[in-house]
Amino acid sequence: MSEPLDPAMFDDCGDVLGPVRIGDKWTARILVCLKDGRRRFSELRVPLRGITPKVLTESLRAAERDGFVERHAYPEIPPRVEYEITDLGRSLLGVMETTCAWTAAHLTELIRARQAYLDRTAS
Amino acid sequence: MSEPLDPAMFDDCGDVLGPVRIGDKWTARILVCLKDGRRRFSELRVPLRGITPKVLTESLRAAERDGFVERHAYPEIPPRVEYEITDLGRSLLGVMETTCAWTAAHLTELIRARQAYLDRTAS
DNA sequence: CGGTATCCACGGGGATACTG
DNA sequence: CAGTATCCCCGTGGATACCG
Repeated sequence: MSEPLDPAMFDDCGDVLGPVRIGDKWTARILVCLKDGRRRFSELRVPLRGITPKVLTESLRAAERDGFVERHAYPEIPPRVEYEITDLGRSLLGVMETTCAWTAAHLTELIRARQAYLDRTAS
Repeated sequence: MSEPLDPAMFDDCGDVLGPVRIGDKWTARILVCLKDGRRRFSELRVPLRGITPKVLTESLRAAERDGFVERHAYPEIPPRVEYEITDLGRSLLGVMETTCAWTAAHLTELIRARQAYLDRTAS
């Protein structure tokens, strides 16, 4: 971690896998919703205000595929499905919260930078 | 940082600013290229294999706008422009390297998760 | 040298409606 | 309840050509 001088290191760490859907809109939010326990499909839709079932399914499938969540389906009627965060997912969530915390900690700097840029380019 | 229970925390930390272009394809790579000193436009194009001038300009402008890089233009002929990482940009780079390191550290887990998913869904 | 100008491809994501 | 099925929008980013 001390010699990462090649920008190619961000190519999914060497193109070993395809894209990992970490920086997308929903993965982080889903992991947050799961951090305190299992949640059902419909339960997830509440805090994830505005997400459509199609997009939620896509996001959950991708997270399941990469091992961030586990899907538990109970063949009842009506059907019941619960999603659970894995250790890997919890570990990833920690990294994501760090990034989020960075933004929060530097909000005023970001705002000032944007204003300064506007002032500079207003000419 | 211990009570981030609302997934809305990822909405750019509250929609105070517009999108901050942190998770895009080029910002991290650019900051890596600048970490050891100022670089000129054409110098950046070398390690950033394949980037077109248009996209490099867009990315640099966004990074400048958010205060991650500084642009130093010298009105000579032929023109010379140097880009320099700021303290804020260096701080962000640290976070990005952490995320990258996480992926590297969990590569085998990711690969195994994908294979397991394929095996499960092959039915 | 350090960009602009145009055009275009693609994938994430949203809206709406329907189903086992 | 837990999804599918369609259709569509838009932003990132790539290709190519041109300019002061």
